[in-house]
Amino acid sequence: MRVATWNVNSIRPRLEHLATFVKSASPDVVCLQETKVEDAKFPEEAIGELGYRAAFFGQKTYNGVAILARYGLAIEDVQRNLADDAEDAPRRLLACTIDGVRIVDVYVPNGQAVGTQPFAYKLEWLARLERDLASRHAPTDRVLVCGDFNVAPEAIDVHDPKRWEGQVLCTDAERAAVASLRAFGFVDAFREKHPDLAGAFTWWDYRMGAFRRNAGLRIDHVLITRPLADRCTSATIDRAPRTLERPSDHTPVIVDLDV
DNA sequence: ATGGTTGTTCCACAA
Repeated sequence: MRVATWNVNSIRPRLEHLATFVKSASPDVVCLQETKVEDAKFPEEAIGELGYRAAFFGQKTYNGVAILARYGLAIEDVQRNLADDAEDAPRRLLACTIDGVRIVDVYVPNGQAVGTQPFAYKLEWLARLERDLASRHAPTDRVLVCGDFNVAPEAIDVHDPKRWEGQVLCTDAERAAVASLRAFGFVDAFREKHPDLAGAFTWWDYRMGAFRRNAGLRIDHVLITRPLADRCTSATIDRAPRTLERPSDHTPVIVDLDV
């Protein structure tokens, strides 16, 4: 099973890029973040024409997540947001079971700047995510958590670690929250396959020619439990979508699981 | 130290 994750920065202006991507990468499952569309306006038909059915959980203007599954794969046991989220909480999590694998699609709060309310919310959200996962699953289950974590786990995941030191996306507190998820029983699929690979990023700011200079960060991740890590044959970053006209500022991460 | 860009919505704000 091939699973991809991609923060599309609005799904509606990105449908053409999504079509190009799925034709090229041929994923079985695609987890999308920042769809920025309410469910009534989700482009289900366009996605159907690409050969996928979709579960989606979105809102107007901000946030929103969706999971696409190739026709023939059933989407089962859909969960929307965290168990302790209020009804009107930002829509940032969608989970389902596909082919016996629990797929959890997350759009972690950005956090804005260290010391702000949004930053505290980000840390609290990550702690609640871990509690939610731990309450539902054991590390021995087949669980995949992917999405835009808005955290660069280590210095090697940052183009200029000195400049980013202590900045949001790179603080010790954010890194500790992600490390805590790993300690529970998740493996960073990309880093496990490429332990020393530097310059492998998933997001580049739109400004200052950041992509051209490869001035990026690796903040989009696929975390998998050990039973899946033992069956993971490949984990890659596909830079092609970021090279297209009017791209998302993120590019997809792709993993292959022998399940 | 500042500014640069994009998407959505409404004339700002989040990223």
